[in-house]
Amino acid sequence: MSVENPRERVLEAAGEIFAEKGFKGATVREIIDRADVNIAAVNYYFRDKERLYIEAVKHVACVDADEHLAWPRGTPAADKLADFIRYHVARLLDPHKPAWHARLMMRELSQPSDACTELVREYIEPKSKILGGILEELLPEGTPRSRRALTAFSIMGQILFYSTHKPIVSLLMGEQDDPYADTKVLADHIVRFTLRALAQPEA
Amino acid sequence: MSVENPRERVLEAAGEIFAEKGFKGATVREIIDRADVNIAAVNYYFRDKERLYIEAVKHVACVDADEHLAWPRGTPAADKLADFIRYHVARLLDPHKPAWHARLMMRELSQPSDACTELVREYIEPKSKILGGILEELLPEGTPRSRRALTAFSIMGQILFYSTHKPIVSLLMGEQDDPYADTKVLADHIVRFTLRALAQPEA
DNA sequence: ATTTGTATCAAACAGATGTTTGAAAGTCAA
DNA sequence: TTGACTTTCAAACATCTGTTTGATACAAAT
Repeated sequence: MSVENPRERVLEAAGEIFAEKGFKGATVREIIDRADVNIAAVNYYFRDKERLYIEAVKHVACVDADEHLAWPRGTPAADKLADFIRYHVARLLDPHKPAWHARLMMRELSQPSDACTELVREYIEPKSKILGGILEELLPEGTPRSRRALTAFSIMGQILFYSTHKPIVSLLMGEQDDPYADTKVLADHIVRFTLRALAQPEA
Repeated sequence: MSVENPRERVLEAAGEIFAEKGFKGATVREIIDRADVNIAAVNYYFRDKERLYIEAVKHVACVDADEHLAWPRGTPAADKLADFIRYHVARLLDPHKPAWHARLMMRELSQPSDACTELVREYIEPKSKILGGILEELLPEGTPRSRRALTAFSIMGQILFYSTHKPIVSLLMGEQDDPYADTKVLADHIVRFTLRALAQPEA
């Protein structure tokens, strides 16, 4: 929160708080308080709370879109898939990384607002293309598009579950095997589970 | 909403609206309006909005806990798993069934309140036991508890994804392959994906 | 120096929202 | 009927919250 630009400070603070509490749950006073600006700034820079929300979502989508996964030619598809899964598990669950970027976007995707269209175009679609490309290599030729999509959702569903339902996971697994202590174990489980499911396309 | 008992009417209306909009997003006025009671009823019967929320969550957990899956002795574990998955997909996505029961509970489990403890005890734990039991049969003997738990989450993650991220799924798949048109296809995909993943425990 | 446009601020406003009140109506037993 | 108790109601209350205002400070250009 140490950016000088006040507009950006509000944007960052808004992202964090919207991610944590949702649109209704977040208050502009808490946001401007964290951004350390006057309350009139939200009207001055963004017109109103809703536009601020939209801009906040677009902002993280824009920032995140820059980080792109890429592999050298000839990398086995299975390795790419493993990387893809590990990358997103780390992104969502690594305690050292700020998870609110992904959280804000996931929130938006479960209750879409006007920000959704741009979010999909700038963030979801590119990621979707990456995963889709990997699956195209991995699945047998002639697998229909819809089947590929369902497979992609099976993968993302596993990954996102640990992010959105963290409390219940911790509760059910207990302290001694808390999976969030070592996200690599978690990612490896998802990788293995998925690769096994894809290993025998017609069982 | 045609119950005579006003207390129950409020409870039902509250459940629906809390499920749709969350705790903050729901207003007591909208709730009492749908329940067709005076606004003072929430104070009279539940003391305040928060207690009403807790009671609403407990209420659906209690109702849902009655429906239990059971199979005749000797049913193959794979069949049980398929039933389990199909049951929950239908429960969450079948347009003929009210999905707000499950939605309300999922919401609670991603942002737990005081209602969470009872919800886990009355609803999650039993379901967890059922799925855990199936996996115990299905996974090779000696598989550690933590591995079973991760596998269970891989299954639930797939199922819940379609519920929580319905908008983005529809958007990405397009109208012609909209998976919500036929939830059986969806359930079958998850069943096959999962059974293949479990078929070769060490690959 | 004057003007013009930008940025920041404290204060207030208007509406929504959770909650409470005190009375009225209804219920039921003695 | 009386009295005690429960339930329902319209109204008001207090607070929170999004938004606006008008003044002030600052900077750059004329």
